[in-house]
Amino acid sequence: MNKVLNITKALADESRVRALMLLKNGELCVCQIIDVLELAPSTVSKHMSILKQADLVEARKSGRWVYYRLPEKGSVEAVRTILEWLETNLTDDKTIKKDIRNLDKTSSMVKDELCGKTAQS
Amino acid sequence: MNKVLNITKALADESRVRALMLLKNGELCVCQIIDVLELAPSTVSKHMSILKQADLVEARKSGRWVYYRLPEKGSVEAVRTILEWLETNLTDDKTIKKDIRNLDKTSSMVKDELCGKTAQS
DNA sequence: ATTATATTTCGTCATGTGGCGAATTGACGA
DNA sequence: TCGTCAATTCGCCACATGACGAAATATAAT
Repeated sequence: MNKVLNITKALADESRVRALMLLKNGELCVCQIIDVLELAPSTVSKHMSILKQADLVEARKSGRWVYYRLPEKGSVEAVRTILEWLETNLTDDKTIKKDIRNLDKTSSMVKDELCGKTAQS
Repeated sequence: MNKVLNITKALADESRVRALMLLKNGELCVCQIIDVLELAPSTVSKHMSILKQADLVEARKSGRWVYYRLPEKGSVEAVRTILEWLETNLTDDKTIKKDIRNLDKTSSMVKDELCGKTAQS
């Protein structure tokens, strides 16, 4: 039950759902998520930690940065199922589409201006 | 987005999840749900109304009683999917199993003692 | 008509949760 | 070593939410 409730509670917040959908096309560092959601770093960090507790994201630390990604194939089935459900029901969502656009925008910026120099790959 | 959040928020509460799972084997009147969850009638009523808002249950009024049930086939796909997900991940849950047992117990009681006389079917 | 019962609505209270800024931690770079 | 930067933790505040009892509503029974 706690497993299920961890997941549903994690998904019961718009910012966290937006963050999850941002990761659809690959990992992002926290600063990129902050940039799109337009929330304080501390707030986003808390959100990501809640998603991680629920196994809805995995984290990877590289130097000063922390990258979050959706769980790989082979992860918990319950999680994969619900992530697919989310994607199915949100791909056409206005907010989500805008977020993706904003993400593309910042990604195409010279990387130097995001998260300092020598950002990710 | 609101559609999705209505659902995830509705599922982000243990009492509501328990109520949903109680309905797995058919409709129940509110007093039966009250009996199993051991919460105040007003509290359960509120919970059921939240589930209804999210289209996770349907309601039928018959005389003094209101019966809630899971949505029929042909209902919103998003809802069916997530209900299946819930069932898959909760059938073995201790609390849920106990709830079902308690439900069977009260159901096998002489109906007269539950919700007054001439209860459902 | 009056009473009783099932459910909902309303008001209230305690707790939970999301938001922020300040301070802390950890890892570069000068 | 010192300063800088990404990220997290902490403390605080505003607001949302779940719980209850009392009152209202609706329907059946007496």
